[in-house]
Amino acid sequence: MTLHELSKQLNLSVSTISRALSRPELVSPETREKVLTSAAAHGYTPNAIARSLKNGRTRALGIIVSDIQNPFYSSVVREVESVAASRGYNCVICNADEDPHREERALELLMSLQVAGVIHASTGANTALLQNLQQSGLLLVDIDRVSGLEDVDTVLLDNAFGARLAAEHLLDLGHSRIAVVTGPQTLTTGRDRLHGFSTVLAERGIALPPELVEVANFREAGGYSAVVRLLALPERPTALFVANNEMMAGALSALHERALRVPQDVSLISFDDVRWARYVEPPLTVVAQPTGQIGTLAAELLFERLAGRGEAVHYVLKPELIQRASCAPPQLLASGP
Amino acid sequence: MTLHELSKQLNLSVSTISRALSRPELVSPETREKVLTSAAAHGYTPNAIARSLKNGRTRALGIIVSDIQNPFYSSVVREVESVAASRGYNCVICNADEDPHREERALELLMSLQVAGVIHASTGANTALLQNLQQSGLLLVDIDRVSGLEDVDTVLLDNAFGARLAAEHLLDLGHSRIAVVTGPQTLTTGRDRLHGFSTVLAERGIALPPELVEVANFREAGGYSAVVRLLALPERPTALFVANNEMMAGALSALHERALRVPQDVSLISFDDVRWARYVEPPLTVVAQPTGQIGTLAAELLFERLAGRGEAVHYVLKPELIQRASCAPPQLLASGP
DNA sequence: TTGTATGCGTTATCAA
DNA sequence: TTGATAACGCATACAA
Repeated sequence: MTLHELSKQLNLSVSTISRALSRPELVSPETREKVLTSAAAHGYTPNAIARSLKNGRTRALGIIVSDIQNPFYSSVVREVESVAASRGYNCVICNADEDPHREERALELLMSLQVAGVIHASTGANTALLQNLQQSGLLLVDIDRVSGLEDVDTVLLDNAFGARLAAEHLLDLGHSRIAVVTGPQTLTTGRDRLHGFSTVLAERGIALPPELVEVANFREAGGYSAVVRLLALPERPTALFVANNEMMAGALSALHERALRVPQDVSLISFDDVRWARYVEPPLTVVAQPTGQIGTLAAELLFERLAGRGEAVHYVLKPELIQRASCAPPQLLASGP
Repeated sequence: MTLHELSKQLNLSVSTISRALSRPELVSPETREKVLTSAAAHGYTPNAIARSLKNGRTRALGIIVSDIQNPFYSSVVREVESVAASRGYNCVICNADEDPHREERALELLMSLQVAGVIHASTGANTALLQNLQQSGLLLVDIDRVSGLEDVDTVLLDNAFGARLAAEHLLDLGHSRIAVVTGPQTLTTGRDRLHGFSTVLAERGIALPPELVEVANFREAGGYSAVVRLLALPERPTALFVANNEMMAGALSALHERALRVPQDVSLISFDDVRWARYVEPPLTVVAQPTGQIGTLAAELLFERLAGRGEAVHYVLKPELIQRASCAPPQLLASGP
């Protein structure tokens, strides 16, 4: 059902129909009535494609998450949606699945859908493409990971600080043989969490030999294999720092399989206070991100830009340490196979 | 950058540019070369809005999930995306957040975006609206919950069978005072899981008094309050059947708060074998859905329809019981506050 | 091989 | 208050 068809049925011009629907006050009460009932009866839904071709904008926001299975992003999405809904905007979500190629396709899709803007967690997409899209008028807000773009609003975490929190906790407990499982070094989160961690170790004079550093992919399977390798080392680490919750799930698998006890055999600390972190055995000590805040700020930043703000705004949020039961002092006899 | 602008730069007509880009073989090698390099240089991205206004279709699928925080849906989404990607389709995801109103808006958005079809988990949206959209040519596949539409493909679970699995397991263990936390009775999943469960109890001559039935909303908070009420009963149930994983998370909270031991004080069984179910203490006995299959089948069904199949196809998948450690025989002295 | 003209469904501008 | 008409960017039938 189109405006045109409706106009024939009612013997009115398309413009009248269009007006009756979008700006009812500009049309006589009788016509308005007629049009509205007829439109409802025929189940007319305006073709937003045509509409946005006309005004070059949709009342929709895009969100690109790196991994839809990661509960961290689900929380962010919910907050973004709630801000968007309060302004009458819809959200469409795309999943990059930690694949820069998929991310690029999602970006292009959202661009072509003419969304008002996109909230974007990079997985490493080509910066040149991003720049092109930006120049073509796509409004972006980077969250969680920086994309390399200039002049975009960003809502990031102080990853180095979070890593410091984790490192100091482990060090204070007396660990000295500590392994880290981090994410891709192409991502700021992967880099900063590793670098922040190793900096603290260096400050305290604790070595972090290469065999104790695993660079995985921020996913469950990657975390699993990384921890399997770490546990097979001749001299097993007494503590593990895992750079996100997905890899932590994999770490838990590996530990269970080998019937290793936490924290008696290995202490465990990771990023992200996801829901299940407190229910697992033992409850996990984590570095928690303010996920709700990230989503809210990102959405508000986007709307401010839409409203005309010119200069970029950057937030860097502080994570906090939540101590539960997965970290304890090392047991001296526990090292070695 | 538009075709028109490009055409001025190159002194060629828009149609030539268009052809060079979309059907290069119809254009002379030199022009093709010129156009392609210039397009790349200017970062031209075709406006898919205009494109789909023209052909009335987008190479994109829509997915409406009831609750993006529910890992069950994340798994389904991933499978759908992988089938879609293999056919060169993108996916846009919308979150209804268990709110029929939000679902309706998502439906309209996807309709207006001219997606090729949508995979749809109902939260109870108005059937009349759905019918309208369907008549306007929107292709739908119902998953998980039936929407009430005729002539749509469906991929559902045999919920009654799953509930039976759970009930029989608890009954075989010797429980007779069993409580159930189910979802909205407007949803087939909420109804069938309750009904299937109570049927088995009736068959075995076990009473299910109204105070032992909590109808919640399939979300963590709802599950929490429901279990709080159940645990405050003068005669506490010895076992709990929880109809999905989100409410199970809430149930776990309530139990932890009251320092109740599982399964010694209360046995626990729920739907959905989410990832964390095996890591919590104790590992959860669950009724597992074949989530991967659901997504794959739904996507394939959609593509078959797109390819012209006329009649609707309906799948009903069988869940299975996964026994872990959260169910045990009731302890006789454990009842009463 | 290339260009011209038309239409997709809407909205905005201008007249009537 | 209403109607005719021209865009929006692209794709195609048709003409050159």
